[in-house]
Amino acid sequence: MAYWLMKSEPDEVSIDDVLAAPARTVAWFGVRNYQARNFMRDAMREGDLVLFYHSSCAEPGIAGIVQVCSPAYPDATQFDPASPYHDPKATPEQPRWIGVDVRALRKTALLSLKELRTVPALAGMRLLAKGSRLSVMPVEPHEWHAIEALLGQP
DNA sequence: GCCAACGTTGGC
DNA sequence: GCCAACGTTGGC
Repeated sequence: MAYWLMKSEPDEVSIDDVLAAPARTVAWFGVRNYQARNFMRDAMREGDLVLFYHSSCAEPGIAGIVQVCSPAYPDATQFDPASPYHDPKATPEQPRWIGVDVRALRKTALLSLKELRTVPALAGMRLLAKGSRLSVMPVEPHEWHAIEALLGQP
């Protein structure tokens, strides 16, 4: 089992939105970066645990924990001309973008980006690297455990 | 295959 | 709204 971090703008989909969704499950769509896509396609598996990160908001940080609950499958928005995520070069026969379903496990007290930067064990975290802007990225087990300790018990 | 121009991300 | 960093595009 692997650990991940996925970014979402809470104005679009917040951890509360995932918790409120049917079966606490939403489709993760709109990833349009090859590196992020390849992580989902090649390395992500059902059951993997994911830090749910709120980005582009007043207080960015980790807001909850979700779990991958489907295999990767084509992201329907790429075929929809009305969608902002439309990709004219993608066809159902040759899809370019994929997503997964995630189920909310719990909401946490917000662990802010500012706090994350102060934790020595997290100094090497990809999220914290200069210029890092991947929306889907792996989390090392030791990083996961350090964060879990900071998040406290459910 | 290089690289300049452009677009996007995301913290501040 | 600004802007640094990075990714993508497309002419050559």
